[in-house]
Amino acid sequence: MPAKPRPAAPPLAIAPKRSQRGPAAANAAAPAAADNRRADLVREAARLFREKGFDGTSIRDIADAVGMRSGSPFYHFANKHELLMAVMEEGLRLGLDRTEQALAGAAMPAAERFRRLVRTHYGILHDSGSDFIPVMLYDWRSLPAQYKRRIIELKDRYDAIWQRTLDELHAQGLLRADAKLARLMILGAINFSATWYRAKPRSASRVNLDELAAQTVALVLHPS
Amino acid sequence: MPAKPRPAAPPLAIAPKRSQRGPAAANAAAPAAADNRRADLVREAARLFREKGFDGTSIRDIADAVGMRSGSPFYHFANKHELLMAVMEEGLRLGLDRTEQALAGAAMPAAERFRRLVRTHYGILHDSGSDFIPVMLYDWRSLPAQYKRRIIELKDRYDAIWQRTLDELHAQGLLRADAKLARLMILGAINFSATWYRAKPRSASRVNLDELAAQTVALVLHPS
DNA sequence: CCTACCGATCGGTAGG
DNA sequence: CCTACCGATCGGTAGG
Repeated sequence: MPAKPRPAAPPLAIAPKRSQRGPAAANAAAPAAADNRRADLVREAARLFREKGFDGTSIRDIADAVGMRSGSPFYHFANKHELLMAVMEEGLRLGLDRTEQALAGAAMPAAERFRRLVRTHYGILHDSGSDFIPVMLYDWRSLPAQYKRRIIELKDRYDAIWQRTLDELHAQGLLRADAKLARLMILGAINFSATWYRAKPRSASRVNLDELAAQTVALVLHPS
Repeated sequence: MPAKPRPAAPPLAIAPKRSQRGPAAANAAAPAAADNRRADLVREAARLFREKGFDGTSIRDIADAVGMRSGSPFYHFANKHELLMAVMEEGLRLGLDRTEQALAGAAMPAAERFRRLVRTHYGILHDSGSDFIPVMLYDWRSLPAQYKRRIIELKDRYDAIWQRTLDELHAQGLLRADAKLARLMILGAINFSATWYRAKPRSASRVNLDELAAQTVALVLHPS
């Protein structure tokens, strides 16, 4: 899914709907208040979208969750789909940040970078408050095509980080499958844990994310 | 997700809504006509649910697709959720049949059984007309709890077939992860192809299902 | 399986 | 960000 960037895309946040007295104007002087309300909407939307799906969640549900009236979210977002995009965008930005941090510092063997990528991705899916990426995985088809382009740009950056490490592992003989397909399969294996993994352990034998990551590495990495 | 079987569940089909002159009565004499209409609904529902999601598809969409009026699907199904369950049930029954056939015949090494399980599962997801299981994967959360039990019974049977083979591979040292987690991860890797694999190749380099299955086996099976 | 319909809910808007 | 609202659509039903 190649990205076709639109001209002059805002660098960070989604452009808020321009009203007569939108939060955009207030941002310059007091960014905290308005941005917090917007962030509240994105966070609660993510939680509800993950739980009930994009089409199964109404704007009223989201407004209720943040203590607004039903029409008020449209002061921050032009429509429901832009709120969905904001959720996905937030997830990818947080994910990219966490992943870059996990790999920062001294150079390390590709196998160790891989271990960190796997562990970080599990965290992105399952740490508390991490509903953004699961929403992207579940509700991708609900995002209109013009919004997809923007998200794909970020997703391509994330995939590229993984691909570099997998290419190396393949060259070293530690990965016995085509490196591009390996990326799709390994990320698929991890992503699918969104459907079965529960952070709150219901039994003592429940595996934690460290163990889960170690098992994933053991599954696909062939000893040299 | 352990199954807690309800007593006296019907052996095969979902019980149709009992109306004054329901298709259930007609079935005894002329099963073909009524069953075909029901099967039409299930097939078109699967196609639309996969494309637009359960909540994104209206009963009117489905009725249109089979040439009925908007109220008529409720002659065959008590409500929209029972139609969703029928889609998932159909998928698991077809999947179980295909899988049992793929393993039938003379005994074979566990690695060969594994190869066939992987290849068959890709077919279940991507062969033409195979929309049932992807709907189960995507829209599981839309299924009410009381309907889930029924589907979980079938899903447990499918998982058990996989688990037997993976346990053997693990005992032989061909699988270097906990066998139960390996099942979740491997099926996850394959299932996730529902989000990126397209059967119609758009480029000559597009991999086919045989190659995809071979790459999956190569990724996780360690040479003895 | 169709006709005709219902109450509920939805995304979204005008005006302040 | 609230009030008050709109047209559209939804799942589902009564009666034949």
